[in-house]
Amino acid sequence: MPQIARLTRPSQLSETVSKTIEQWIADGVLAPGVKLPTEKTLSAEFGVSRAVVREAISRLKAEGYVASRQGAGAFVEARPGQASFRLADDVDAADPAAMVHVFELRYIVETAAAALAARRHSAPDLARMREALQRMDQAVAACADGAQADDDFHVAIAAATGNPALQRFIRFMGHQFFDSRVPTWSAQGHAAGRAAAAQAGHQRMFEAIAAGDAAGAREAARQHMVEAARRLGIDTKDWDPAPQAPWEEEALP
Amino acid sequence: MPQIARLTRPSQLSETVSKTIEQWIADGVLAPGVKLPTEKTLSAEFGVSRAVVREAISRLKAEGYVASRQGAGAFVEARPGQASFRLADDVDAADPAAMVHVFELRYIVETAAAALAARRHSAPDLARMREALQRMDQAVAACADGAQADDDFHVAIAAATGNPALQRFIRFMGHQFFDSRVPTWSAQGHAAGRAAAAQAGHQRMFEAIAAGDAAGAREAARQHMVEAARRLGIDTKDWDPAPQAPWEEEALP
DNA sequence: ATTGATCTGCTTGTCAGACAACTTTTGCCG
DNA sequence: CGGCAAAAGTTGTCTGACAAGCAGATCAAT
Repeated sequence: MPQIARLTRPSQLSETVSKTIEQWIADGVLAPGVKLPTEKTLSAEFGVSRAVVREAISRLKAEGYVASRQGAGAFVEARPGQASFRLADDVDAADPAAMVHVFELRYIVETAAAALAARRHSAPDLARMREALQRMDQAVAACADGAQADDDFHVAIAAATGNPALQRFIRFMGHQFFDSRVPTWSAQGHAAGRAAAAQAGHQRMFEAIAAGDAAGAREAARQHMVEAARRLGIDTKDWDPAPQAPWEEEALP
Repeated sequence: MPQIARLTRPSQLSETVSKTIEQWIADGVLAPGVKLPTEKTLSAEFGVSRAVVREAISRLKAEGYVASRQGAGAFVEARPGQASFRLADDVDAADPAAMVHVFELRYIVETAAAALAARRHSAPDLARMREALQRMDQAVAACADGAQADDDFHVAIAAATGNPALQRFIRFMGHQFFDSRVPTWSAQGHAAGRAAAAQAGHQRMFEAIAAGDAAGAREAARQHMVEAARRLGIDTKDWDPAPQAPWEEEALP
């Protein structure tokens, strides 16, 4: 049963408070290093209990906006909000334009990872990719769901770069688009040949990586990502102005 | 007075609880969609008050591990922990190897951003870059601190891509290395010519971007990042374009 | 018997007050 | 003036309570 998206945000008191304080910090009303008003003051000001204020501050602490010291107070961090990167706001909005931007970011790191994987892969890395490829082959043959294997394949490439930070970021970006892989591996996707087409792209990527061909791996990844973008209805010509002479390569007139 | 880094984590009760539950989720003890034990149960199990449990769960909610519904309970998210990306663990560790990985990720997005900026920049974007460049020029001439202008320059390039997600990510990555810009703009940095060298790199990037030369902008950014990496003692041999079969773009001269 | 509404227990959200642990300021005394 | 102890203030934790909302059980009606 499909989950109904809640249109109206439930009025969470603590969320209201934390968002307000977050705005204060963003607007510079509360500069880095400055001490926040006391919990008692805030609770009086917002007209809520101290528990709500504590919950709001707890959220701000988790997101790296503030830090609190017992007995002293809560202070704005030196680089507020820079402890973690989140694009939930972009994706949750379901704004097509925002999704284009996020997908472009994914495109950038995926293509770079393919090139690095071609240079640095080890035998076990290749084995992981091959195993994921085979599972997708089986899914294509059986018209089954290969979304998980698809995900695993991209993660295996990221792992082959030997860069855990890059690997974690690609995994992060991939999860943002996990739902978008459904149309590819659905019954309609199989019927329309989308699954087979995606698999062909994966095969090209794998061969280039296995051959140590960094440029080829990047190009194969680029094509694969462009196809995926088109399946999502993303207008790729805006970021791919030269279909014949690809992409970011040569200088424009 | 310099702040002493606290070596021993102060025993935060709520942090202990949240870390434990986070581990449960990571280990699969609590699978996605599963309902957490009730707050009353948890508080009894951990031997703490319900307020502490609520604070711990509040943190888990902020980090996207769980979501709670009033009257029903708290449930593990479908993709726990994938709401935000953080590499604080890597950087905080001050592990040189980890920093190499993070810097490589920054290298990937910065070079891509330079190429995109060359294609998409507007006049105001160029003005912002030019303004930051001038401030750095003044800093070089006066042997002053140009770290902020340096940061602003890179952010201006990111803004010129017209991709807010990419912009935010570059800003995020840049802040991770804000401290690393100190040796460039310190007195020793000026004396050793590091500030002037960095500024020359910025100038090359700006000219290529202003000319709409995507490949040139990418290459200038690559060189700039390689120099910065070398100053940090990072091995960049995999970043160099391959002599015969160049890295991504077209044949280099 | 199935369906529908209602009821009851349970869980989270919020409130209030209190004490403990700790920090900062104040004020006294040498 | 300097050092030290008391005091005031702040966050961390505990306790108890009630409101708001949910899920399953109960029960009535067709």
